Amino acid sequence: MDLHTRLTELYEALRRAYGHRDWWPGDGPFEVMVGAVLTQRTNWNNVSKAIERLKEAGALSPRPLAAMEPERLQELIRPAGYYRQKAARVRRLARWVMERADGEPARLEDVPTDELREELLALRGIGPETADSILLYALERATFVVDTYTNRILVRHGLLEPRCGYYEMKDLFESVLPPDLDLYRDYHAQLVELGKRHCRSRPRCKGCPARPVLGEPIPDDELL
DNA sequence: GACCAGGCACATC
DNA sequence: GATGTGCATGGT
Repeated sequence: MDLHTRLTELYEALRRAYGHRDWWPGDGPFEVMVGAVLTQRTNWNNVSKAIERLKEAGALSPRPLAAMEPERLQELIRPAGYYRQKAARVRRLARWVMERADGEPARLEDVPTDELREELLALRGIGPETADSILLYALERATFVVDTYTNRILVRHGLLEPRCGYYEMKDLFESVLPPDLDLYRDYHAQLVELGKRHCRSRPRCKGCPARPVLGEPIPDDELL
C-alpha cells in the first residue's frame, strides 16, 4: 500500500474514532501564540492556568507583555513550568509581534509563510514545532506540525525509521497530503489524541524522538 | 515518590 | 551530527 493511502486511511480511522477535534483552545491569534510557547514540554492543564493568570492581569496582549518586568511575567506564568525560560520566550515573541505587526497579528496576512517561519525560528526559544504551531493554529497557514507523538506513531506503524528528524516527518505529511488548513490542524490533533491514549496505556514507549523506541504497530482496534 | 507532559538551547564528544 | 542535560510545575 502506498504512503498516500496509508496516511489517508490512518486519518480516516482516527477521525472515525475521535471525531473532528476542535483542538486549540484560544481566544485570538496572540493567545494561541503565547500558548504555543507555554505548552512546550508541558501539559495543557498547567498551560491553561498560566493563561488564565495572564488574562486576569490584563496582560495577554503584545504591548503589556513586551513591556512587563521579567520577574512579574515569571510569577504570572509560573504554573506552566520552566517559567524563567518561558517568560523570556514569551516576551521575545510579544516584542516581535509589536515590531513586525504593530502588535496586531492580522497585519502579517500578506507575509509569505516561509518568511514568517524564518523570523519565528530566529527568536531564541522558538523551535520548529513551536514555529509551525504558531503558523498553523494562530496565523492560519497550512504547514504541518509534527511532534513526539507523531514520531512514535509513525515508527510503530513502520512508516518511518526511528531516528528521523523533524523535517523528515513534516515532509512526509506535506508531500502526501493536500495543503488544507483544516486537514492539517485536525490531523495533528488526532495524532496527539492517539499518542496520549496509547502512550499512557504503555508507559514504556517514552522518550521519542531523542530516545526513539521501537514497538509494535498500534493495532487498529486501539483507534476505535 | 516516580513518572510524565502538545520543546528548546547549549555543551560535549 | 548525534547524544546528553538543564529547565520546573502539577497531575496520575
